[in-house]
Amino acid sequence: MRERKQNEKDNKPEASEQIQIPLAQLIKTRREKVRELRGRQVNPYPYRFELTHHLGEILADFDQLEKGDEPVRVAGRIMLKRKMGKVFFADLLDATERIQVYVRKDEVGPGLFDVFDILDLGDIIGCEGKLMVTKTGERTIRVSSFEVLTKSLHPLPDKHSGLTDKEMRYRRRYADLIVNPEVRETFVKRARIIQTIRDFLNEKGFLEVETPILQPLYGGGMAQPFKTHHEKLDIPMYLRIADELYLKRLIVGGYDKVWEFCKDFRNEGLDRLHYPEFSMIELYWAFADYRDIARLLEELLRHTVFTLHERYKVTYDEHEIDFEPPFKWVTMLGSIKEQTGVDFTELDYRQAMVQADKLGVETEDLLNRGKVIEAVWEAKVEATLIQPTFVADFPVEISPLAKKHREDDRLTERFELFIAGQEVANAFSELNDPMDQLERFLQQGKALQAGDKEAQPLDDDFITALAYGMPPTGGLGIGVDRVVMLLTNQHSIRDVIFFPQMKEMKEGTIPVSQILNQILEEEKGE
RNA sequence: GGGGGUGUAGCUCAGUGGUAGAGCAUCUGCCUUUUAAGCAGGUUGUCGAUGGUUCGAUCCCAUCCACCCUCACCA
Repeated sequence: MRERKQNEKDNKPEASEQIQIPLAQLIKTRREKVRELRGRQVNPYPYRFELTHHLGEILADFDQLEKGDEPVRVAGRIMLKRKMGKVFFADLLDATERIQVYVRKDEVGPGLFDVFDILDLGDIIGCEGKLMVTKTGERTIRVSSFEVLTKSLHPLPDKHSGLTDKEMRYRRRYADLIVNPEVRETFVKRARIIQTIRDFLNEKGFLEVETPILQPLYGGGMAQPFKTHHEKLDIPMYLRIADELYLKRLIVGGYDKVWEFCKDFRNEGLDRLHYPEFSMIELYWAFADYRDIARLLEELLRHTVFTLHERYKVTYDEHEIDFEPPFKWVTMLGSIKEQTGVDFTELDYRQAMVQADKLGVETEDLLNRGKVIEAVWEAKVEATLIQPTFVADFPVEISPLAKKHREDDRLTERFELFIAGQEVANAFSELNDPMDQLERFLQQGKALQAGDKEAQPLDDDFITALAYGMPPTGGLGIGVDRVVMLLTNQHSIRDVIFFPQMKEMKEGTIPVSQILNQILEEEKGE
């Protein structure tokens, strides 16, 4: 596979078959230690270890535990190691915290002491010992005995500067997590946010459900889908772009409050706010309208922010975002008028195009009045919305699943919530008139034919469901990744997703498995 | 897709038209309360890939690859 040029002038003629990079040497040295441990009857990969505390619990309750004089049993990864003759100091890192351990030859015995000497940064050990405080005041576990729990073969990033290369941090998130505590913290917060929302909705009587990810027909949003194929059924299938149409079927079925935590997929561009696989929370609430949904969403966010930060203000970028309800409520047309002085309310398609043009908005490919208004709004208003703001009453053409506005049938009862210039949620009074819904689908069909790749196909079964009768319903979709970004002060969606998709590694990188395989071959040859 | 940037040791980074350097890590010593421990000594590189220019390229040029930022479309 890898070709290697034979150079006649190479003064290391024997070396051509060998991987000569220093990483291979480092790994070989570590592998030798595995063999040495085994020689000393120490299993480098044992099965379990009984612990009494997380390191975080020890630090939180140190004084009490120190007085108690009971030994603690902890496990963690060696992050730092300092030898001082017949004594070691090492830093141990577990899922919660980092703490210093102190190993004395006269306490663990010469045999174990030598084992500790062999250990590398990155190795995982279990320790038993009592607590102490050093001269300089550092809280420390004085180790009476320890066990090797896992020998690490690959060296850790630099003990001080850590791992900063973004590419490596994404490709090897595990290494990022080991050395960057703030990354661990971000993902803990992500989990807490989702848990808080789940508890909140459960408390409010919403039923958590699961609907198909793999669908014969996509719908519920404006986006291009991922397309795949089911071999046995021999039919095309799509990864869902939204859950909407299935959740509404459940409302038809008689549930009155349902929600789903969903991964959705959209085959579109990637940037700091968009990622092809993203998380949403969708909920549907029968007998409610979009105003009710707005109040629910305010409460949900207020509660989530407070649970996480114990206050309602969150720092994001240079902004202080205030999540104390009520959030500002503006209409799309009203906010455009406020920002540009132009009132689009009574303008038809052609007039709107003219005005958009005057405002310097790119109007190519804008196929209808609604798209023009949306484009103007995005260009002129969106970025200005820093504090939580509901933007309401979207044009009907761009809202094919939302009910027409009770006071203006060119609009729909729909809002999106904007925070820090980013959309974080989208909600409607759901369209439940099957005739109207059918007409909207037909219009979307025309748009599809006219080249709008995001227009939605007709879903006959969904129309059928509506024909059975769906009660008046309010629906909501929350962009989970964006909420997490806002509440953790992260600026790229990749920083709140554990394993962002990457293309194949750059050329010239030797796979670790190849190095290990070479060692394996060598060991077999012995 | 357009524009800008980056790619050198396991990690963090310097650097040069004459085949490369620091700190950390690693290896060998010394050291029983250290703090990125210290001290002494040693090892370590397809300078992202492929072509071109050149007596000679890691450096200049071209193409490609990966990643980041940004603009356009979508959450």
